[in-house]
Amino acid sequence: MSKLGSYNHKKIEDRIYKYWEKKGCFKPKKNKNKKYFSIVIPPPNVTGSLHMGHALNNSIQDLLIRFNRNKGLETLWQPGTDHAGIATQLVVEKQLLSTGVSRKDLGREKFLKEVWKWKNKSGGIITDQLKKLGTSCDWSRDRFTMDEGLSRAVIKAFVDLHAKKLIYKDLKLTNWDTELQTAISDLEVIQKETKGKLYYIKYKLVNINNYIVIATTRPETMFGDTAIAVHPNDGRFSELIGKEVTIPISNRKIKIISDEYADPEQGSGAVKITPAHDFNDYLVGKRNKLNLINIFNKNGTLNKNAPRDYINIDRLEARKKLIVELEQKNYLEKIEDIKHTVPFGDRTNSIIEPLLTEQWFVDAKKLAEEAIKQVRKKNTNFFPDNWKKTYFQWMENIEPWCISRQIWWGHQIPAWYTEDGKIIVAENVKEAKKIAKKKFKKEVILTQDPDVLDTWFSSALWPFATLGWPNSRSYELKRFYKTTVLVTGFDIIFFWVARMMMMGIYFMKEVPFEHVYVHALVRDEKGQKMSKSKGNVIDPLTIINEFGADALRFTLISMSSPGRDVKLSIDRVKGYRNFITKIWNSFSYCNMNNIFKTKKIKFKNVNNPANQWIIKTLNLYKNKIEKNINDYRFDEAAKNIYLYIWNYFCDWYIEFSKPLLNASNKQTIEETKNTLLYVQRENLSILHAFIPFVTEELWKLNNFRKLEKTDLVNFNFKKDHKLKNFKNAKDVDFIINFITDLRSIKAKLNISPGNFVDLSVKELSKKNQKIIYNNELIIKKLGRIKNFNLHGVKSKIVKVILSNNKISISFGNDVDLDKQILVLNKKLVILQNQINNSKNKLKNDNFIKKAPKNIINQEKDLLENNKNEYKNLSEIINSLNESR
RNA sequence: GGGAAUGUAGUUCAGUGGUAGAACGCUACGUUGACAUCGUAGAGGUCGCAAGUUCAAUUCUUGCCAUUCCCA
Repeated sequence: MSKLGSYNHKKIEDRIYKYWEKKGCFKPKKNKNKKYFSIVIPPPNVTGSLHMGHALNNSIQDLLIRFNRNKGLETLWQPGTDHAGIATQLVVEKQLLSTGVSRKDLGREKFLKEVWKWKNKSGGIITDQLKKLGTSCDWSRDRFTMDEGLSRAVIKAFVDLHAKKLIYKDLKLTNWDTELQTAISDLEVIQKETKGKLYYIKYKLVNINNYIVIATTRPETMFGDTAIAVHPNDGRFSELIGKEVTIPISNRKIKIISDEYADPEQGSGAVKITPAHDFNDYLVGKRNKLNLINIFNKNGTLNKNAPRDYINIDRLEARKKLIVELEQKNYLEKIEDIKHTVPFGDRTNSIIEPLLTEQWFVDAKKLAEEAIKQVRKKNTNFFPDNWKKTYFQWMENIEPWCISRQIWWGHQIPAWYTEDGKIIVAENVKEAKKIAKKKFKKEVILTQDPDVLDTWFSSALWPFATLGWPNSRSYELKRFYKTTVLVTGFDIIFFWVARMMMMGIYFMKEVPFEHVYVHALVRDEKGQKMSKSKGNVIDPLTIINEFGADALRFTLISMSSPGRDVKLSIDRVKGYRNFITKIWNSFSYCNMNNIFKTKKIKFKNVNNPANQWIIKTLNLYKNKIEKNINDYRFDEAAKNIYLYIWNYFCDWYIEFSKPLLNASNKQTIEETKNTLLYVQRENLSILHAFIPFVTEELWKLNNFRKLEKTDLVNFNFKKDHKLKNFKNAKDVDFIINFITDLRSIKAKLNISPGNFVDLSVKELSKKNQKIIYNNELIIKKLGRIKNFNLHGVKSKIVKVILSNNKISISFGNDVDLDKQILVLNKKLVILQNQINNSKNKLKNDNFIKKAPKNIINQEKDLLENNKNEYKNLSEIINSLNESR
């Protein structure tokens, strides 16, 4: 007989999470008969901290995991983090530099020790933050892309792919980050629109007293030029093809060639070709068998191939110096301001230079073939379906994937070199030596490739390596692969989805996921991307602290409509916090009425219409919500649960239950108590996946833990309570309409809502009268009605319409009849319009001939109803006029 | 340049070939032993613009305009 007190998330969330974790509630419960449900987490960056994108991503995953766990499936959510090669190395390097030590001072081995130290100390931050959100991952299986098992998988994958020639070493033009001094992949390069200059430079023709002008945005690369190209159809230059020019300053001679790459519309129409420093020029060079002259050192300074004055000067400095010199020597025709796209490194934000280096590549094109096929065959489906277009577009135009990085933190490439440069790929040095001995028939000195693999190479193995691969006997691998769904943002389709698909299919002969659910970006309430520089970042931890993890989760889930960005506003979070409070208070109400004292939920027949109705409504919404979740329509699921709990259960059923619990009939009281108990248990079980903390707490506080002998997190949904009949349930629809209309009319007549009125229902149909008398308690209480007849009533009486029925209602003298007449007249006009509309439609021969019958009947019914209402309304207006 | 998404109430968004929906906000009123983090009642829309298909278009098609994203 007590209230629960007010709800305070701060008091419960951490405590409950610890309880779940300690009890091992998130471990899969082995179950041979049933289907499984599995998700591998997109491993967050070990250097990362929780942002709204993570919060959304993981709220969705946890919703799916908890819902399916409650459904009784064997459920695994595999967690972990990735080692983020470049990012982590940068973090640790920076930390060391603050103490005056550089990476190179330390040497590779000691530096790596430092990185591990950092990882063990600070690498778990995001994991702890995910726990704050309530994520029910099986943390006992927590993995890291640099851990022993994954490292073994990475080596094995590399060796296998190399043996099949799907990994190879090649000298190629690659994206080079001069600050990090490593190659990076296409995806790590960000093309940014930038203000720049277009320099028009004169190249003197050899033996002819004239010059040709070329336009370039990177004049310093002219020291690496090996040709000038003009378009074969460009008449301005046709006479010059085959002639020679001299590169200014360096005075080297190059030829003018014809190639369609030169665009007559661009710049001067003639373009310098620097095959060693530009991807397009590289192709031109290949077509025309041009030399490659590399003019850069690895740190972006010019090398010995540049004129003496320019050697060891950074490329951007060299550009300035060169422009001055060109100007002085009259080689510069003009400079134009332009906007152009410039490649930047996503980690360092420094300008990326195409550089000719030897790197390891994955033959992505080959691996993509099957990955494309599998999606075409619908073995993996995207939600929303549209994202498969993005996937195809990428996969069909895929380039070789550069996987070697010239950094230290990562999986060192399992390749060894003999002193004369022969390559041996093997799982370890012992193996390599064995192979070498066999191959060269003698002991040789081997040195391991110093480079490490791209972090995404290990991430690509994540869906099966975390489950135990290469151990093919692993229970988890057999049970949970392919995983049910990958939940991810669209910006990651290329990074992971594509690469995991390629590797999963290659090594497991089966796609890594059945479904790929792609969610949107979280933006601020104005639709701006959240960024530190804009200062509009909303920190999920701040929100969790203020409103609770449950409120944040519900907000994110309810706003994740397909194909739309999530615009997060604090007001929404506040609204859903209120929703949680509402739920809490509904349990407080039940508690006060001793609902949870019962030892067992048992009731066979439910007779009262209100009780039947709420059970029917519950079943209806439970099914809707399950369908919504299966369809990945989390917004709809959230909307339905909100509607059902607040508008049906709280607003109507709890109000119905008040008079019922005070009924004189003991059976009604018992039945209502049981209904409340049953429905509240179901409510908690449906709500749990959305708002796990508050529901688990209520489960415990209200005795369900004892009643069901399980925690809510591991509770399995029961079958819907099927009543023999719901015959009386539909009476409640009439009751709701009746009460709503009565309240509305009272408001319009200016009768204080608190006033109990008398009204006469004798003009109602027999059927409706019966409903009213059967549910007298409820209707009188909620409608504030004294009597259903007007015998002996002395106050004035008017006729009004309630749910399309005429009734008479008594009122005091303070009623505003004029206002009511005005309102009703307005309605009359609307009705007349609708009537005319229907009449016109029904007069239209084409409509009668072509429209389906049910539509025609519907229209006829509408017309009938409207006519009827019009008649009633007119009568009532007359009656009001008379009463005036 | 290639591709994709989005335009519906003041705001954020659902939805549908046949009567336009929710939440928040707004206005008025507070009445019940769960709840003022609440309740009740209400106002608010040419469904971006134009054409086409159709008996019927907010919904389908095309074009345009606007906003945004991805790739080059």
